[in-house]
Amino acid sequence: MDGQALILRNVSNYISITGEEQAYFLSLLQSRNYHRKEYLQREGSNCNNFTFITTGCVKSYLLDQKGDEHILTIAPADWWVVDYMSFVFEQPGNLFIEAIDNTSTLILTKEKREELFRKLPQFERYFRILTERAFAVSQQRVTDILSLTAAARFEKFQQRYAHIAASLTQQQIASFIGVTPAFFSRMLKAKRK
Amino acid sequence: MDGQALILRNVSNYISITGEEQAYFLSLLQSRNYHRKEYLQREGSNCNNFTFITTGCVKSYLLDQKGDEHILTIAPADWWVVDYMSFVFEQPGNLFIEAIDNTSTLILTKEKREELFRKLPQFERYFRILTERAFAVSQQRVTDILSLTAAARFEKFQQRYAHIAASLTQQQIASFIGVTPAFFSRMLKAKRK
DNA sequence: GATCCGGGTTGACCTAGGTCAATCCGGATG
DNA sequence: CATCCGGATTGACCTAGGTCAACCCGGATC
Repeated sequence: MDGQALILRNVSNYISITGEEQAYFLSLLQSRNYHRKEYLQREGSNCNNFTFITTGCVKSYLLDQKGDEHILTIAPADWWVVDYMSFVFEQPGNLFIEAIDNTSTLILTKEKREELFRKLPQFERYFRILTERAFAVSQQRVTDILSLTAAARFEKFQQRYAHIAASLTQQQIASFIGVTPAFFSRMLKAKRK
Repeated sequence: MDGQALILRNVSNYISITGEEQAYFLSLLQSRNYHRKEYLQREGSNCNNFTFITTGCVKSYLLDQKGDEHILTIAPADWWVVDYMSFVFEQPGNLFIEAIDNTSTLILTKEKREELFRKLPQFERYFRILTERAFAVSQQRVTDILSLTAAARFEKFQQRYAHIAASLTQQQIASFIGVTPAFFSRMLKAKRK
């Protein structure tokens, strides 16, 4: 399935639009490819687009004072990535977004998105539903971090991200669940036993 | 300002609707009052409504295995509360929502909200924007928990929630930033010095 | 086949923050 | 005025997870 077909299928999970509308929607998107380790976005710059992953995989993360990486999201194919904080409040972001595989994307800029909302208000619905789901998951993540041990968080991670877990390094998983690679390694060892 | 005026003003921050539409919107809401410590929602039940706080204040939290409370959100007047995870995925929630002051609310059930979307699709936009903002803040909270010390999180909390901080107990603030009351007390002491 | 490099592992040690129980304090309640 | 109750504080001790540096290993690269 090509990128355009993928994104149209994604949209059709939530709203139904005619062939003409589909064509119009696609015309607003801009495709772009990145190779492994290339940045889609850097800390300090304003994020002014929604990026849909058609193939590959991307991570968003921030670097703390010590230079340690903390992964916020992992976006595989059929997923959107954005630095919401930067996008929504139109301020410089503190996230990096980086390809962890060679990846191809479709980009919807803020302006094009507004245009889309004007021409096809159903897309308000599409993004509303999308965001409500993402928000729910994010809330869950907050409560998980607040109330679970690292081991329990890892359990959940394995269940929820079974499909992509295999393609991630231990360092990345460790960062996502919020522990150091060293500790994560020990955790695994303890579990194996 | 009464509750209806408050919610209409809130809506008008994001979309503009006619007087007639306002009346219709209001007709879908159901008002209800709670006294301090009363539950709006309990763990295990399905959350099937959005609740707008018109006066007072509410917290949502979960209890972990040990029975310790972890506050997820604090919603003052002019704010919505929902257990998104339960609402969006239509599953039993694991949050309690409890009034921390006497509070009055306007309730929009899931069905009424769907009806609202059918009759006045602009409300898709209203909820989209609302959720995008809330999501951005939630993402920020995740990165804060992952990358900052308790003291730094408290700093941020003070800035962001200056207006309500005064009306919260230390226990509540401690739980919100993710530390125990005992540790929080020591933290304050260290700062005062 | 040597070198390099990016993981992953491991040991020895450290620290932020938790635990538990006692005590204190102020303001309702009776 | 005495009692109670829900915070807040404090001391003594504990532990999950961090730190730092050394080492290992497999698979590119030359």
